[in-house]
Parts: sequence; structure tokens; C-alpha cells
Amino acid sequence: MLNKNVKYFTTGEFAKICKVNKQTLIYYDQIGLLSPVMKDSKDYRYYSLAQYDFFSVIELLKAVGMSLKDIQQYMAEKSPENFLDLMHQQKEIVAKKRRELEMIEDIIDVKIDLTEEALHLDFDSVTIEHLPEATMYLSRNIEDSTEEQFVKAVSDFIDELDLSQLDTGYPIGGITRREQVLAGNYDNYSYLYIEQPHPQEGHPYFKAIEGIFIVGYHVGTSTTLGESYKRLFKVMSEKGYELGQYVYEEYIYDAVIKNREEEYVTKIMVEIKEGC
Amino acid sequence: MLNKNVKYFTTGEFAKICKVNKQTLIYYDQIGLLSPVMKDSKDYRYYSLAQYDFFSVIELLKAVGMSLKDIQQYMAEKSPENFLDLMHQQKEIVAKKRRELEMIEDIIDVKIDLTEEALHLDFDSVTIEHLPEATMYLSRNIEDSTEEQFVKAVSDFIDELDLSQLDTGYPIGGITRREQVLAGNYDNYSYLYIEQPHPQEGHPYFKAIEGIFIVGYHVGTSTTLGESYKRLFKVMSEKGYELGQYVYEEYIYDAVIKNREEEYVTKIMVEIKEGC
DNA sequence: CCTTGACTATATAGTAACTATATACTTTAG
DNA sequence: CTAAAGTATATAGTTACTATATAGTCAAGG
Repeated sequence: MLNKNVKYFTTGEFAKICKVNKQTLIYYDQIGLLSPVMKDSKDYRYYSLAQYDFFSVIELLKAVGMSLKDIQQYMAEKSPENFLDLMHQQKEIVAKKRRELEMIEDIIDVKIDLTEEALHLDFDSVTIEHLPEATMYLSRNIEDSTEEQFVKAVSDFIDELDLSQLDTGYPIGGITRREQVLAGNYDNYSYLYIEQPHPQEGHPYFKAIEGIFIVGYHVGTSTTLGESYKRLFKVMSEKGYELGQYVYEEYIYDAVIKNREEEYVTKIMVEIKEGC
Repeated sequence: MLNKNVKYFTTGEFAKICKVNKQTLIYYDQIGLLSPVMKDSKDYRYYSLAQYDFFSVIELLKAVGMSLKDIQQYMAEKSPENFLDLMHQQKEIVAKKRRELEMIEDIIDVKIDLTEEALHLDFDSVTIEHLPEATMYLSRNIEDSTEEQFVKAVSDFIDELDLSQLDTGYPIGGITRREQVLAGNYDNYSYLYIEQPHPQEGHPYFKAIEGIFIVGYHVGTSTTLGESYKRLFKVMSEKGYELGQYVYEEYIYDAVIKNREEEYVTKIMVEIKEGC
């Protein structure tokens, strides 16, 4: 910014230009980040137009997440070289943040799709559906695990999702082996899974779902899950289908959407044996 | 998330899964945002696995900038419909934030380019250059304005930059008319300007720079600007050039990069009359 | 059985970056 | 010359934690 030498801005005027609270400028003065070029005998502050550039760089650095302390630290040792270094650093940080926001946008889109879909479901229905191939990311095998092992496996699974950005916004589901289901052990999952609509390379995926499934819903807590399974099996036997290798379970409505556990809804997808 | 019914997590275990401080969970419990499913007689907290989903939605909403209070407010009246509404709102907010970051990335790129360029300049040099056409956004005319008018014009100009996202990271410069320069009134600008590398539609642009210029630099405060102008004019007359319509001035090094005013550098671009 | 270390709890204070409020002085417009 | 609008300082409040101090609880080893 250029200076028409004479004129100075009062705190209020300068605050208006900068679009901040007057107190914010006083605060910046107090911490020594941006002090007015001049103070008169009555301690009135006077800012120059050139200080607007300074202020707007502070705003830029704040916008990329730098603390006032760090900004102040840079300002204490400014030079073209240090400014270049700083800009190169911040460029990477901003790019990372931008990518994070893009991921969040994708997750939100998934949540919208899933919730909209759920709104049109009849939770009493039991249907036979051909599910197209979908790529899943699986946890390690957790069948017959102790509580401790289970807890560790879940914890590790979530760590992997975070680390490799595999949290797609899809619900985390559980895969149960047919033998466990037949024995009524509905919660003895073999794997946890999360759908990957845009699978990355270099991960041990399990290309799982593809085939004919009996799809039904369970409303209520997991303690009454057996009743819903009975309903599904009844349809299965009526239609002459036989239970396949795995059953997939995932939440449609959970604590994020419903207040009471009795209102939670679980989707159950029972694989059907090939050739039926 | 599915529940292997039995196991609960202590505060420490759950904090590890959620990758937050234990105190944060205690805080969330205190404000009633996320309370453990169970407390024992010794007031030990126990969290269920299902609460991880809940936590991760809190994280999502936090990441898009929602306050804990607003999150809590949503959680108090959750329903599929409200969740959908919320997601649609947040989708827009996140997109806006992402676009802001993209703008910042562009600004940073400009700052890097400008600073790198400046590092290779010889501030004593005076050169004749053909400057390619560049689009500028101009302030209203401020020639012979009073201080008050000048201040208002600058303030409005900056408002426009903010409002129409015209802050490209390029410095704000000043355009002086030849008559003012010849009279030695180097700070009686006719317009302020800022370069627009990717001009938008629908703004009263001034396609300004294109032609032959004498380019020189002034090191120091604006009070000694006259000396640098003399230097430029000397070269101009030596080469037999005549002063064109306008002179352009902009900061190369300012308070953002240099500590002392005596180190500030101004770039001066003197337009040369056509046909010389 | 007892001690030690690792956990749990509450309560309180500190942090960043403002923001608001109270009180008092100064400038300016009518 | 007064009233409104501005300036100043000092202090407290805000959000979302984070750290610290103090005390109770539990599991393992000697």
C-alpha cells in the first residue's frame, strides 16, 4: 500500500478498513504484533495506510492457521528469504487443509445419500436383491476373539482408517460367518468392514459384496436381533434359498440420528448360496 | 459401529481410540455433549463402542467449524430429516471454506513469485522494458482529493476487493498522471490499482499496462522518492524518450518483509509516449 | 498382606484470541 | 456549551480445551 503521507487513521477508522473489532487492534497493540505508527499525548492511536498491508498479511497467516505468537516470531526476523520460506511452508499446510476439506465434502455427500436412501426404506420389508460388486476394507479376523482382543482389533482398525484416509463416511459394519449365524451368535463377527467407493491402491482389500442377498432390517437393540434373523430365514426357506458364506450387518440409524436405542435400525444382508 | 455387547471402554481407552485427551472426554461429559453409557459406584466412566460413531460425527461437525453448543443443539433434536438438513447446510459451508483455501493458495503462489523475482533484482538498475498487457482493477479517481476523500476511497477500494474477491496477492499500487509527476507531486495518485491475473467478468476493469516503460526502483521512504524519479528522467532524456500518460508505483519490499522504512523498495514504471 | 505404579476421579487454573463491559477522558457537531 | 460519539484503560467473560493438584481405586509383585 502506498502512502499519501499525511493522513493517519484512528483506531476506529482502521478497524473499519480491516473489518475487525476495535478491541482486536488494541489487543494486537498490547501483544506487540501490530502497533500504531504513532501515539499522541493523550495515548490516542494513529495507524498509517501502509499498516493495512501488514494487517492483511497477518490475516493471511491467521487464515492458514498460524498462531499470533508464531506470526509475531516471523515478524521479528523478517527478510525476503524468511518470507519465502514461510510462504513455502504455508503453501503445503494450506494444500493439506484443502484436501482435508475435500475429504469432508465427500463424506458429507455419502451421509446425505445414505440418509436419503434410508428415508425411503420400509423396515418391515424383506427383499431379494442383487448387490453389485463393492470394495470393502476389512479389519483383521476377530472371530472368537476375547473382549480384550476385540477391543484391540477395533482400535487398530480405526487407527488404520484414520492413517490411510479410509473413512469414507459409510458405516462400519460387521461380517458374520454362516456357522456363527446358524448357532445364533449374531455378534461373533469375523471382520469389521467399511465400504470404499473409490478404492486406493496398495491396501489388502477384500472385494466382498457381489451376488444375491436377502436384505432385511432390524429395529431395536441388538438383544432382539434374533427375531429379525428368524424373519429373514423364514423368507429364505420359503423361497428355497440356502444360506451362503457370510452375513453383513450395518447401522442405518444410530445414536447420531435417533435418541433412543429402541429406534436404532440395523440393515442385515444375508448372502445366498450360488446356484440357487 | 456395531456392539459386541459386553465390553466397555474406560475413559483412557476410549480417549485413545478417539485420539483425544482424556480430559476432553470428561469435558464433553460435563457439558452433556457425550456422556458415557454407564458410570459405576466409584464414578468411573464406561463408554460403548457404539459411542465412537457418535464421537466421530462430533469430530466431523467440529471440523466444518460448528461450535460444541450448536452440535449439542442438533443432538438434542436429532432425526433423519434434521440430519439431512444439517448435512446440506454443512456441505455449503465446507465448499465455501474450500474455495477460500484455494484463493489463499493462489495468493501464496503470487507472493512466492513476486518475492523470488525481487530477490534477483538490481535496485540500482534502470531498464527499458516492454510490459505485456495486464488487467488491473482500479479504484475510483482520487486525483486532488482531500485527505478525507482519499481515506474514503481507499477504504471503499479495499471493501470492493474483499467483496468481489479481487485480492490477488499482488501489491496495491498507485497510478500518477504525467502532469502531477512533472510538477513533482509524486503522491497525488489518480487511481489505486491491483493486478488481476485471472480477470472476472462484470467489473469495470481498466486494461492498463501494455507498452514500453522505463522501470526503476526506489529504496527508502517516500520522502526521498524525488531522487529516484530524477534518475529515471535522466535516462529517459538520454535515450530520447518522452514521458507518456501515466506512471505506476508499487511496493516490492514493505513492512511485511523489511523492518526499517529505509529498506522499503518501490518499483516505478514510467510509461513512454507512443512512437518514440 | 502390603506396597507400588498405573490408573481413576474432581476441582481449579491456565491458554489463545478475542469480545464485552465498566469507567473515565476527549473531541466534535449542533 | 452541552450532548453524542469517539478515545483510553482495566477487567471479566467466552470457547474448547489443557494442565495441575489432590485424592481415591485397582492389579501385580515381593
